[in-house]
Amino acid sequence: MAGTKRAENRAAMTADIKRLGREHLSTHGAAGLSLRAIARDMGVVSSAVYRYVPSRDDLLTLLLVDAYNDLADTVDDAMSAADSPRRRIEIAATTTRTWAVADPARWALLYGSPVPGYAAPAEQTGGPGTRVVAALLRAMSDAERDGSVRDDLPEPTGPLREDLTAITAEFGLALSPAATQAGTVLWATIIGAINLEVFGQYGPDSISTPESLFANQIALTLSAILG
Amino acid sequence: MAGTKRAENRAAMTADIKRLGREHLSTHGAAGLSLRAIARDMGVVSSAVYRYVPSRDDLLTLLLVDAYNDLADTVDDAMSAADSPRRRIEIAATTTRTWAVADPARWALLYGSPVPGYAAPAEQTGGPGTRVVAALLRAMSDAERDGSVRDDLPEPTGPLREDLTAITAEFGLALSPAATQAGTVLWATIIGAINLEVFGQYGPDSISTPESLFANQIALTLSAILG
DNA sequence: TGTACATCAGTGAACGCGCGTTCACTGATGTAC
DNA sequence: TGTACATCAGTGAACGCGCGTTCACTGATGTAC
Repeated sequence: MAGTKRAENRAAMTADIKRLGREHLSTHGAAGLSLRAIARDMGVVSSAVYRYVPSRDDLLTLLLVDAYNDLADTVDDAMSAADSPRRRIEIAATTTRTWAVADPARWALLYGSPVPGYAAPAEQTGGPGTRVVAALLRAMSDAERDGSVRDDLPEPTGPLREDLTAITAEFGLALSPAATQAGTVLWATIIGAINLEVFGQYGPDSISTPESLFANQIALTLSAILG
Repeated sequence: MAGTKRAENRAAMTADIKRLGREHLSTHGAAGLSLRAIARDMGVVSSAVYRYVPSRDDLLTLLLVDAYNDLADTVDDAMSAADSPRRRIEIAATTTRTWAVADPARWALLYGSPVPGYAAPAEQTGGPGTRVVAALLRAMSDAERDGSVRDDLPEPTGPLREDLTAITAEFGLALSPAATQAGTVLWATIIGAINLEVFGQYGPDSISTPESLFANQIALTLSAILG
């Protein structure tokens, strides 16, 4: 079955479509992802692409899942080299930033404004989309186990406490609601700091060493969470 | 000059264009802002809009500046009612969130992914675009003056320290580099937490009381900054 | 190994849609005398 | 107050572009006997 010319060709074409899709994403953004443009770049008539991809939105979903997994793989890899929970959290943060800076449009696809008229199908997007935050919460769980989480964290109450408990349960983690909440602060700071940088909110030439600002920002937030 | 039928009509038309532009922004996003669609909604032929707006991108810029000012006005108003710097910071945060939740697409225009193919002209966008963060840094400056900023903040060093000093100078504020840096953390957390919420990253029905999560997130971050 | 048939890849034309922007024109509104 | 001229608003047609998607078709590749 595999190994035939057809199978080889099919694999090569599919790979080309994904590669060009990624490139178009980087240069024109998600809203500008166009099957016709991809066909043009492949030197093939536009309808030919439909042999490999059912529709434009399916390709977008494919690239979205791809990006989520690529980021998560990169982060997981980098984290595995660290020993302490604190170090793993720091590495998760900086690795995420590096990945985002390397390809802002791809980052925007994951954590920027939603693409108008496109709703990511939760069945395909759900798992990969939560891998990084799951890794972060796992590190928080480790930190809590070895006693390095501060004991004066603000306590969530009422329905929020239940929601946070449900989230940790969904991830299969042992983690107090307060620490889970602290994890979301960490996550929000990471996302916010990266977005400000890669979406150009700092203005041109304002911050010359953004990686050191980012490191300090994470350090400051961690000082409120780890003891 | 003013008061003539023409002037009245002109003002009404311009206002209609802006209003419909805002609506289209909310429903179709910035990339979907279309002069033809606006003309259609006004019951007028598409070319007629060009009597009032030079081009699509100019309208986008107009709406952008409008949104920045609207947000800043709202935040300034709310802040003025508070006495302590801490309280003013909290109010700046929650007011910003409320504004964003009320109109996610407009928020996305300000702090989401950049619109592909559109670069905001800095001359028009610069001032209004920094009003909220300026208000935040002003509150930090007040906090530092009255001694409520912690003295164990991480110190920025090297070129980063100079960059931060330049920023406070640009805003005409008296603020230490460490406190300025802390201000950026606050800002990043606010942006990140809001983006996670309004861009749908929490998933559906995951957080039932997002406003209390947000308040706790800000409280946690503030605990690292104010003593 | 050769042939007959089935499958698949890619073509080219078409449908129907949307967009920004320009331009010559008609008719209404304003202004100067 | 009335008239002659200038200004402006809105029309309708057009240019040139891009998009997603469908469909009948040709020619190449694979498979079963």
